[in-house]
Amino acid sequence: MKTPASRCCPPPAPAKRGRALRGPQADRELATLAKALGHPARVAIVRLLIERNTCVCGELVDELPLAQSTVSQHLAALKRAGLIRGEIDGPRSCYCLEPSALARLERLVAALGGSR
Amino acid sequence: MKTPASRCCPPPAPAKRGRALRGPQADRELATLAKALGHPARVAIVRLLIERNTCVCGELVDELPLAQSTVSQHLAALKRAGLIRGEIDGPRSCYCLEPSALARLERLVAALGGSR
DNA sequence: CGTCTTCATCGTAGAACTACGATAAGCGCT
DNA sequence: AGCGCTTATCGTAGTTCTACGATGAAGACG
Repeated sequence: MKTPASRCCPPPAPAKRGRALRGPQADRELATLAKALGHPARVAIVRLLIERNTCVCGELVDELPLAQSTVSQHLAALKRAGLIRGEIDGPRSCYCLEPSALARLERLVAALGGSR
Repeated sequence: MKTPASRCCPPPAPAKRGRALRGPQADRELATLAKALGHPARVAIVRLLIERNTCVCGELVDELPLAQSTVSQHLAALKRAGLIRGEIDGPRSCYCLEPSALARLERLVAALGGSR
């Protein structure tokens, strides 16, 4: 149950640059990240990827009430937004969270509310 | 710069119930809130509403490169998601943030990343 | 009472999203 | 080589989003 990041795609955290938390650039970035989470299935996927990191698409399909191709599409959407990262590891693909992206989203949202 | 919530729509914070931070219910809630922020124009609107609370649609239209009807639609979308609140105050409508919703979103995102 | 301003709503067109089945590509196994 | 398993991609239908102009409702003002 530990599965401590396993040997899959646990890159050593690429280090986050101190990008701006306000301004049009930040607005677009926040919108992109928020849009990626703007679907229950994708939220569920992210949560599943967090719980057991090192996940395979197939296991995800078992959990979700969606066809395999649809899950693959949602994964591609999350990947496009930079929220997850995937490696094609032989026959099975391995997806895992991009923690820095989630942290970035958290910070952007906090900056929104915190500036009031 | 103080503009302490003014006399517009500053309801005394309806008090947030301690709703769940995980589970399908929370997933749907997070998706709804995130989707509402999933468009740059809406992020900009929220930011503008934060900066100067007690805002009118017209002022927003001046800031954004969008038609008045489009801005009104985005405002309606934000309202549907519970992120903002609007009062029809005579000829001009008054929109302002629903701080508890933003706080809720912040907490939901934090719960996602924090559980890793 | 008319007119103006301020927004919301309606109608519409084009783009994007969501979901599915079917199909292809890559690898392991016998 | 051939087969099976796993995932991505393609094609497609139905829905939703996004944006606009036009129209309508409600108070302010002369």
